Amino acid sequence: MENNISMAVIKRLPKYHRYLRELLDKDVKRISSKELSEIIGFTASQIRQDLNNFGGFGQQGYGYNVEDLYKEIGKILGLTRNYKTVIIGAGNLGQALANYASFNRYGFELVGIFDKNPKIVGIEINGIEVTDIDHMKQFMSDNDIDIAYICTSRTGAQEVADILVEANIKAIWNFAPVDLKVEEDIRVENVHLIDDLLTLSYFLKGKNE
Amino acid sequence: MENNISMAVIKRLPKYHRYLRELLDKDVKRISSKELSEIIGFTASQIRQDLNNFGGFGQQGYGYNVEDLYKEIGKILGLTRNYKTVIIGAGNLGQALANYASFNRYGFELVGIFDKNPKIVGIEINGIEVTDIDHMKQFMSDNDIDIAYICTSRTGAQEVADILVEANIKAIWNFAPVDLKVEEDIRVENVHLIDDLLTLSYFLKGKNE
DNA sequence: TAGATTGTTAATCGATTAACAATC
DNA sequence: TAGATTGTTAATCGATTAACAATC
Repeated sequence: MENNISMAVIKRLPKYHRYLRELLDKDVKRISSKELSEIIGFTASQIRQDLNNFGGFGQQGYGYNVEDLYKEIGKILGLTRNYKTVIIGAGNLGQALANYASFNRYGFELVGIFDKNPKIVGIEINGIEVTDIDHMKQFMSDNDIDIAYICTSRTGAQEVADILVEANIKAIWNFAPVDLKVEEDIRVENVHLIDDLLTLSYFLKGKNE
Repeated sequence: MENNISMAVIKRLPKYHRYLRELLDKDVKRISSKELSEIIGFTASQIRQDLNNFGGFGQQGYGYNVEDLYKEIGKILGLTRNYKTVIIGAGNLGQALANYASFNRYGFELVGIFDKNPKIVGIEINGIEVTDIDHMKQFMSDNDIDIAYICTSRTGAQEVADILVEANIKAIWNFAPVDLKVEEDIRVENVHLIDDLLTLSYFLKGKNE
């Protein structure tokens, strides 16, 4: 079970999790794939297919128990434990991410922030002191870090990634507008903000300039 | 031409644009789909299919002229004109986006920032004064705004979206962890940061807890 | 039991890859 | 001209949707 799940399915899981959380908050006890379909926007068929990749969580004639399903999807997503994270690059975006409290709520615990700018090194963000990037590798070796958020400039990102790989990072969340070259077993999620804007302008370009 | 292009293709266009820019900066004059394939990671066949949705930009026996292709893709993406943007919610993330200089370089011009917090209203971010959100609707009517970046909390996002829709916004870039309900002809791009983290934890969950 | 809804197989749809004739 | 590489059609692959028997 849970081998060779397609990326399309995996990318839908957080959305299921979010909508089930909302149902739970509204005290909804049970939901059918048809009802869920209407609020989440996937077809009922797709919902049943998706869930059955991981097990038979429903019951014929009844549907799904909201609380059980919420917990199951939480487990599938790995929300049963904490993940240690660091931020590299404490510019505007790095600082914003450092202050995001909700990541903590999901078990993503920020334990380090690094920057190379002497004006930023030493300041405290959300209770964590910004450390000089020269100490990053040592820090990564001393602590078992799961995820690194790369918030550096485009030009610095690959160099940072190389150091992280050497220090056995498990996953990278990359906000720099560049595709990082890393070993295959390291998961990388990219947030290419400018790409999103270009997608919007693609659709807007015709409209009354 | 350029009707019914699939979303899969559109989402690859910014990446073509980025890699062609890099080639241009390296003074590469021509490139074949095979060579481009090796650096960008799509198959040569896919590259030719993608480009041919918009026209025959290549030449048999030669390949593609890098500068021409870069310009063509820029046109397709709508980078031939400026877009007026506003930010709603001047918290950490809103402020970070306001300071992103590179958006400007692509023609996305920030002209307004709104917030409801009296402690934030009045301060200046990147040369723009934060305005009370009560004045947003009027501002939107007075100015022809293309894109609104929603950086509010989850709970405030839909209300903001409703006002934007009334004020004839054309596109929304939504950073709140919620799916907005808006008219069909308004383009929405979502950046659900927590979803990305959950995707990473999905893959990490097995690894040495 | 009858009705509802799942789990799962089969059919369809769409996207990617392969192949090759056209042509620079 | 010969070689290279596109543009485009056909084949394959994968994901979504439909259908329905199983079963609560």
